[in-house]
Amino acid sequence: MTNIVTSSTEYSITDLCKEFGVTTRTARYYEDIGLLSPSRRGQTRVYSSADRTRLRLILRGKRLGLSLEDSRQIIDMYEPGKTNIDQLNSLVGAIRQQREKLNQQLDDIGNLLKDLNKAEAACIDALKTNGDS
Amino acid sequence: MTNIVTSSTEYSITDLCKEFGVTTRTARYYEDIGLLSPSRRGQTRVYSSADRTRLRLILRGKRLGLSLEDSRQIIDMYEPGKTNIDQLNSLVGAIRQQREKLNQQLDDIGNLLKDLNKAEAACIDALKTNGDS
DNA sequence: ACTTACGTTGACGTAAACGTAATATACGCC
DNA sequence: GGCGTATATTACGTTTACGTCAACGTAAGT
Repeated sequence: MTNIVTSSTEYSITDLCKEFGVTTRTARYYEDIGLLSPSRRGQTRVYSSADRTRLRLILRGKRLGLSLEDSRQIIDMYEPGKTNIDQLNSLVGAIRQQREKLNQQLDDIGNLLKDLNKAEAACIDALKTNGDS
Repeated sequence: MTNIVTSSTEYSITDLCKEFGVTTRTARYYEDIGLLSPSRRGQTRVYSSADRTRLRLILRGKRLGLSLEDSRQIIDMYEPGKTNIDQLNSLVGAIRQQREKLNQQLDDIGNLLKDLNKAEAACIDALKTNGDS
């Protein structure tokens, strides 16, 4: 359970994982590949609210079908940090690419929703027709 | 090259794959798992416009991050075929689930786009500031 | 007949993203 | 002070979605 002593902006691995519906293995794996880097109290991982945000962004990326590497890049976009001008320029390019992909997704989703509407209507129609037999 | 004799609604495997930017291995794999089932002229695969549509739908699903199994189910929704009432009802349920997922994706995309806009603005700002040095 | 291009079927390999033990350590509690 | 629960590390296993040969057939052009 959530520790009483520690600040409320700290999370144990199980609490954090439960909140987002992932296993601890997942959180540790993300740490292995450098997507998360919680601090430690002794051996034990301590997640900050920043870590929590990163995990939230990663999972949002997953819902959109992004790979973990894609998510890493996008998250890195939020923290330009020690970037020189070249890096910033390529970053702007990457951002625009991502935006194009997302617009494609918007289009795809629109079409898929249309298809689903049609399919549902056909189903309901079939149900009505067969319901009289 | 496209055969002159055969109807224009038939495609060779390479033509079809080139059109969608996938390898022939991919098309054969989709056939292995039953996602495509082109007819044959002798040994050679002959793809109809229906096959082409299925491939298009599969790839659209991929862009949305769906697994091939997800796509299979969605495509099956379009052809209720020999469905009994129970199947139709569960189908309507599945359709509504998919719709919820898509709405979640729409939300995610909106937020991600917002984030990207912010990130881009920050970049451009940094570029301006550093440009004067 | 020779080459070139496209097609076929295996069959093994691979990268990503975890799952699943096995084992060990530490903490809180009755 | 034993017991349960959480946490850690290590390491092999698994699934998905193909990649990548290898070995061969076939049809067209020269």
